Amino acid sequence: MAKELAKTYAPEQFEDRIYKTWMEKKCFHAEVDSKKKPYTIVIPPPNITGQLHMGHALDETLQDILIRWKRMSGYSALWLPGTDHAAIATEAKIVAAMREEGVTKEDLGRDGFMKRAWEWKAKFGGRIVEQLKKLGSSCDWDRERFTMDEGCSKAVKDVFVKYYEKGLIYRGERMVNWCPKCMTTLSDAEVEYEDQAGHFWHLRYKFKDSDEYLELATTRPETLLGDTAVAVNPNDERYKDMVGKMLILPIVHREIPVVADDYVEMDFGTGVVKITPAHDPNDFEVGKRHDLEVINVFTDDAKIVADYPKYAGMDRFEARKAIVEDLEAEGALVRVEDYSHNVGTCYRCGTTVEPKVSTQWFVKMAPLAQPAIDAVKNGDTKFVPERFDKTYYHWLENIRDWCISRQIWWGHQIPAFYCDDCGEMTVTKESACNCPKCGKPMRQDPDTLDTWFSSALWPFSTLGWPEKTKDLEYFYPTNTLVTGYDIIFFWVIRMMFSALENTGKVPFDTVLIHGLVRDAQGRKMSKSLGNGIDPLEVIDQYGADALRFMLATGNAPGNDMRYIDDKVKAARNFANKLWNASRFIMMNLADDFEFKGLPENLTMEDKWLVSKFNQLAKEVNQNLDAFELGVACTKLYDFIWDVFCDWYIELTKPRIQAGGEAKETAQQVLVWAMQGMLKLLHPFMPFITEEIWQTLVGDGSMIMLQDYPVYDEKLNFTAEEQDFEKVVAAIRAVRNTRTELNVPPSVKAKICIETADKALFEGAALFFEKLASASEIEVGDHFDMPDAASAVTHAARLFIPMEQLVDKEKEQARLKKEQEKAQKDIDFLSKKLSNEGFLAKAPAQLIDAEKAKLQKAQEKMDKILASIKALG
RNA sequence: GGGGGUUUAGCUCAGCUGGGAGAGCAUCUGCCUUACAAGCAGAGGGUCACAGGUUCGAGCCCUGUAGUCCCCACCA
Repeated sequence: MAKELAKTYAPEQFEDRIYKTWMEKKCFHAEVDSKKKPYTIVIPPPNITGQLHMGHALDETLQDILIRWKRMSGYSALWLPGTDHAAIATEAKIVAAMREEGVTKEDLGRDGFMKRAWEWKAKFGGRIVEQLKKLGSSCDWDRERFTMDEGCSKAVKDVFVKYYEKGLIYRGERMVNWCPKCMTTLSDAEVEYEDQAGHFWHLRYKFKDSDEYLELATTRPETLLGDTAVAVNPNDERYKDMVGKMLILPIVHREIPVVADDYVEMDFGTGVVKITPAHDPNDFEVGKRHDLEVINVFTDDAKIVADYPKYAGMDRFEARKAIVEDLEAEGALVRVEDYSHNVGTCYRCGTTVEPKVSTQWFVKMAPLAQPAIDAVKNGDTKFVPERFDKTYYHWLENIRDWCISRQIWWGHQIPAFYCDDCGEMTVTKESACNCPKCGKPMRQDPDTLDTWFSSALWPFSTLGWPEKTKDLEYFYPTNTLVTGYDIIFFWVIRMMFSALENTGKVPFDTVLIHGLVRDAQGRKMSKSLGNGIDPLEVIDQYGADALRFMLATGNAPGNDMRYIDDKVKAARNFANKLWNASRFIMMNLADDFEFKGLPENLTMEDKWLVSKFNQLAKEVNQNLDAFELGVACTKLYDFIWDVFCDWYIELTKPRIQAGGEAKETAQQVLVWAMQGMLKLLHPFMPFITEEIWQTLVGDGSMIMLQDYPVYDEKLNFTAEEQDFEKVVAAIRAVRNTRTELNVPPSVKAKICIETADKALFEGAALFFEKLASASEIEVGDHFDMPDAASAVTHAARLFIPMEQLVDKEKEQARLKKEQEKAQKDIDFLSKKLSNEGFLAKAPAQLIDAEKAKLQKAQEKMDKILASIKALG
């Protein structure tokens, strides 16, 4: 039966079907296999709240390329998938959904809420997973994990208890970042700073026993309610005498002292700072040094507390307005100045973060950070591109203790228990316990852990840790982590120190960093701008392969890229090209065609192709090895389109038309090359390559399980390849000449080839007829054809006698141009080769190559001059 | 205030360890050549931001300058 593919490339007709087949045949499943080397990637787990966006698409594409390549290269390749519970983000979504129904968290209670949250997870958590499948991701879905599943939760508890026992986790009262909207603490990494236009309010604080006052400025007048001092620099002559005196706080009319502290910069403003220990991290430190009272003026949702009846219940910004008005009324406001300053905002909801003093759980970072720094310094883990190690070091070297407790319910509840009776605290892996002192039941800490605490364990918790599983032993440490530079802080560093502390090994040997996918104008894709491109819509329109290829092509590691529709279109056109090339091959195959492998009796053009393919296989492997995925893409594109489709297929047409043994050999080579190209391309474009493979090979085999092509010395035909390049160059030259002389392809003409390589060109006669519009070919040592146009290469002069006489002037001019070009070449090369420094220091190989080039250039020049002379 | 990226054809971007500048799109000229007009054959277009330096040789390495983007940082 003749093999057939649909006439046009229509990915929507087979992508889903192929994915299903892969799943049914368990092609993605990896097993511990002592005969193979392991290769492991753990997916950066997308949030269960997530919708697939371009960032995911890029991330998954890169991972899938690597894992498919390694799988085909004989590794037991595991790509371990899963999702993240995304504590704050998910809880916010669930609460919002509940609000629609008029239900609050408090209505449901903790257990009721958790039940609902799990239901929500079951309903929506799978959506992102299904979307990953549309991309062709070859994850081992049998091993899909979730950061809150049993195993991961056990790992979290284990680590928490262990850290606590080692003194790496402690509970204490600190200044933390508080999001008044999410109503929880945030880690330093979760605060995003942005420049905001604000004001500088210049205020007067009067002295208690005089009419004198101190002037100071603040960006947050509402915190004045909590001021417990005013500070000046101890070396500031202006204020030396005032230290220790008492001021009257405006509005509140409380007495506060003037203190001296190095923190105050003399040169900035008036050199006087109001101190609000409860609401500013620096002031908190100053307060500690001077034993100042900490007066909290905000509720958890950032409204003024009841202690100030006039403002009670106002939110921060309302209160600011009201207080400024009252300050003015009281004569304490000097002036207002526009001022732009850095404001911390919640990375989830964008609300201005409120510094707040509270008792929280922290991870002590200093002892954990050092081994993580060392591991990259000594090369156990390396970043690609390397420059990101600077970011990594800088962050770890300046890291502060990590606040890990969150005041939300969706997450891993902190395994600490308190005895309300005697105040005892216990940290334990047990899910409930009685007080070791008084025996009463204990109450578990209501807080949950930062979502990144569990993601930090992802590379090993998903492989069974803390159990000593076979998987862990075989697949761990993992190999490549692929992620965007925007989450190095959140995730990569935390995996690094968590892995080193808990497993004694780095979690992965390489971190492949990619950039952001921006919109066509280079803006970040965002919901508020509404400029996001939905990968699923792109897949619908152009197919997943086109999207993947576009994302992988021309994207250098670590750099941002723009999403441009034309680029996807180009990738789709490439897929279409491949599709049609395979159709061409198949439509010529007889019903009983049997692929026997690469034939022995290869022609010169076959060897040319095979040799080039062999080189391609070598380079693609090298590029993948070096994580130069974009470069590999370009090479595949160029080979398939230019070398194979534009040249080789055209070269086989005469043989295919001729039939017989010539046709048979050509077909064997065509099929061999197509199979090779499909295999090389498969990691990048898995669907189309699988579809063509199954149609072309038709024995039920899967391309994704074939061996990846590698360089093979036996396929190296350098000499023949170079010889045939002479033919290719000659055909190009003829086409060029004809075009310049405005000869349409329909006008056929005889070509007389004057060359020393007579056998070569005689053997290539058919190609000139097919590809250079030749009516007939004559090869000889010399032709005297003053009336013919001539095309010149270094290896041949090709005369094209026309029906009508060639315009001699035009032809002269054309040849003159050629002569100038050739002369430039000769000048350049001979100058280089007469440079003693070059001859003395350049590698011999290069010198030989340059000599050969000069030789060729001179040969070409001789032929051009001969043609000019012949024209008269 | 530190740190980093980036600056290459009209546009979007590649360019591997330094050895005569590339692709896609766009433009121009011819072609429906029975795989593909989502195509074929050609063409034009770049002092690789600028100034120095190292080198026989620099888009690539070093120094500085400028534009642009990002990250980090407790100056109220």
